[in-house]
Amino acid sequence: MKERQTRQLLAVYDVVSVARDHPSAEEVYRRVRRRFPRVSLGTVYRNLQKLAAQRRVRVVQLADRAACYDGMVEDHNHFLCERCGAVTDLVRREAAPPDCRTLERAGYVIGAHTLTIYGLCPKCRPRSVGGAGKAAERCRL
Amino acid sequence: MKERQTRQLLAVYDVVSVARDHPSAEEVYRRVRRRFPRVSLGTVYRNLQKLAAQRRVRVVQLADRAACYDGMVEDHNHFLCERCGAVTDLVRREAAPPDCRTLERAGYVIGAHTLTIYGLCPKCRPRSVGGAGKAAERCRL
DNA sequence: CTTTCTGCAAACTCTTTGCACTCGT
DNA sequence: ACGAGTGCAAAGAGTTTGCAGAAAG
Repeated sequence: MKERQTRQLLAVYDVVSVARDHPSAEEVYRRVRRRFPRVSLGTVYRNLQKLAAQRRVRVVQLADRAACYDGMVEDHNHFLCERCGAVTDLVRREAAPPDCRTLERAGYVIGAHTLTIYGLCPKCRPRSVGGAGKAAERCRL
Repeated sequence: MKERQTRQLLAVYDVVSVARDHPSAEEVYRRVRRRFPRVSLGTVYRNLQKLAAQRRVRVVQLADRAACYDGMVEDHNHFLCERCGAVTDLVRREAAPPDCRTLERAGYVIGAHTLTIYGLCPKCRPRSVGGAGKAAERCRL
């Protein structure tokens, strides 16, 4: 039950937290292997999952591509370049809504965007006190 | 080169545009098969892709799960219940920033949220006039 | 020493694709 | 009749998992 500090876990964490380029699991594997040539991809996946569960790394799942990992654990958004595939961290300023103007001024061309909120729906919330009864399939936000 | 209106394409579109529950490709397949028992999963995938390219359906890619399809093509956000997995469309009111209060009032428990913007980074934009030169790896937004 | 973790390889899920045939146009 | 689209089945990418042995505490 107790978590062990294996070299592999430390190496995986190190690679992700140092990386600024949102590496995929495969890429993390490649980098970890530079230090531990005998590490296995399965171990890298297991450790990435463990770190994500502890919120020590962040999983970034973008349209159809493989998941990539981000050492930036603070709350922030992402910009995905549809040509080169680069992922840019968009650090949020306070609670201000994202301002596309700022991005455009920095040279980005803005296309679509997706916001997903995770949580519990009214049906699933712990004690449904005050819950609005029927869960709406669509909701004005 | 010309697009054909096959029964399968029409059926796939029909299933997705009528559905309010964000079905996965597998689920769309199941439903299309009720009308065309000989349809293949490959065809469903091909037609979903075609429809998505034409913006007649929307692909919703949520953390690790299989992609699901949304007949709602207007710009909107999503709420994913982490317990039951239900996806709720969050219809946006004008350009107003998403207001979590409204959701909470409706009985939702808000957890994390992810905003991803798609587009072109400064390096990849067509004619890099006025581009800020080096692309930032992180950006204040 | 005990228990968790690892390496390996096989399995699994989701999605794409090659091919011969079908069916819209 | 032409060629885009189909069904089928196999391949592919990404990720997970069972197991025997390694190593952290």
